[in-house]
Amino acid sequence: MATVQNMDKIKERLSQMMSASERRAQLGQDHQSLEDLVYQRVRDKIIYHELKPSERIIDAKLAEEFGVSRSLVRQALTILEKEELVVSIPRRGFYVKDISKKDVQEIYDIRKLLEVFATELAVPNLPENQIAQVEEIFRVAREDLKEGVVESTIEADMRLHGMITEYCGNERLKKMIKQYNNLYVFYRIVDLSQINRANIAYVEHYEILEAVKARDVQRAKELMGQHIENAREIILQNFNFYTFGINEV
Amino acid sequence: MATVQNMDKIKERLSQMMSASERRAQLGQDHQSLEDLVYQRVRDKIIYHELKPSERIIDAKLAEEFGVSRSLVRQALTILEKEELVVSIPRRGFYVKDISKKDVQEIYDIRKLLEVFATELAVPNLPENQIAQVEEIFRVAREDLKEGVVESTIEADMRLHGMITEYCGNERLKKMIKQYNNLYVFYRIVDLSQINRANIAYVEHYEILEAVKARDVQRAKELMGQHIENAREIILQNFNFYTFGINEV
DNA sequence: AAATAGGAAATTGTTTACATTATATCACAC
DNA sequence: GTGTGATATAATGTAAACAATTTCCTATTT
Repeated sequence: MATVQNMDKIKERLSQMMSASERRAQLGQDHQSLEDLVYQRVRDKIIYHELKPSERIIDAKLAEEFGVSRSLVRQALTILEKEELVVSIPRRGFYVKDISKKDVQEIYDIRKLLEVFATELAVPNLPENQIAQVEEIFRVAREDLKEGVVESTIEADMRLHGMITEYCGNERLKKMIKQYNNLYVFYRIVDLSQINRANIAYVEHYEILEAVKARDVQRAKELMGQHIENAREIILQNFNFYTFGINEV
Repeated sequence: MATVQNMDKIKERLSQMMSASERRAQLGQDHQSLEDLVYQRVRDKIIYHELKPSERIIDAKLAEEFGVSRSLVRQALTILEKEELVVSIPRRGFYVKDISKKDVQEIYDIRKLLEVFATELAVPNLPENQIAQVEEIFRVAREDLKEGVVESTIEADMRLHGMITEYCGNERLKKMIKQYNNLYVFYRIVDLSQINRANIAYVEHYEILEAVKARDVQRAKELMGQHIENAREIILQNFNFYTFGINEV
């Protein structure tokens, strides 16, 4: 069978490119093309700051590291440029995008706009069982938080936002929000790893969940908007501390 | 000089690719890279329906037509896929995206969201002289419209939206709105060429301009939102008539 | 006549090569 | 030492080549 042969080749590539565990995780889903894989790896290098803001990206280096040709890396970089994680200066190469306060402002303004709208669209349509599932995760998170464990709060966060995005019913909006998530990760220098923020974020999210459960669209929107503004403020407040003096504004 | 040499090569390419008048227009601005030019040409072929919705796009064909290599065409297609004008089915090629009523809904919902927000941001910051300029264009348009000439109404439309976009102050929002403009063109099967619609659109735009001039943010937002909803309705009403039976929903 | 198999042609995904441009190195003058 | 220019090296932009897969056409079978 053609597909089997194909799968073997992809596996072979994969083993060059990633660790065994990552590989198994990836192979679970229906076949990722090589382009997608390369895109993801380059993107992750950027959003997790393995490639640092304003650092030059040399396609040939990444190509060698991944064991693929430059074309694939360049294609990934082209997409990442569209996603605002990379800038390309003609004849001088690609660079990881800089971090500035103005960017945080812009991104979070848009995030607020998009996610509040998604909330409006999603709240009337969320299935009860989905809400119940997320509630359960919040229950676990509350217990964990008492003992200073923040991981499940992070999960609760992601699941709540994810559920709203998933059920907003507008495919383009969905894609945009998901794309912006990469930017949040990139900019989230400060995050829930601080237990204080985790506690506050837990409460904020829980309130949103309650409004969602009550199908109170207006309240859910307000809370979501407020929550995103708060998140932005935290990042901005700690910006100078966490940034590496690369870029001010 | 290095740049001069470079320029000559680009010119040479350009003459292969486009008519003399187009070429001069393009060269006015600071040098467009070949990638950009190819991207623009492929994009225009799609949004002006020279390549029809759901038609297959064969990269080699376009490459030959433009006198460039497949790499450049594929790069352009990759970007256009991100912009939702093209879909790529692995191993089976690129296709011009289909047109459906649901897409019109989605796109115009997002357009409304983005442009209303841009209005909110821009109205307090628009320079008086910019407003005056656009007013002047509206004056001309009104006269022309009396004689059944719609071109300047179209220009007035574009200038008003363009001014608001330009002064919204959020660079990312700006890019998003501009990108969506391509989609509007692609979907604008019905447009201002009908004199009735032109008259209505003129009034709608003029009201927005008045609110902008009065710096009445709230009213400007409402009018803008309403105007975009109206535009969507016109398209949807005429959808079945103008569509080629490719795709329903 | 319809269905199916098989092979040729077309097309895609990816790599490799090449020309041009930018960057770094080093020698030499001041 | 510092600055300047020439040369070598590295990196980019683009094209061309190649392998694998799909599509299309024809011939054969039922």
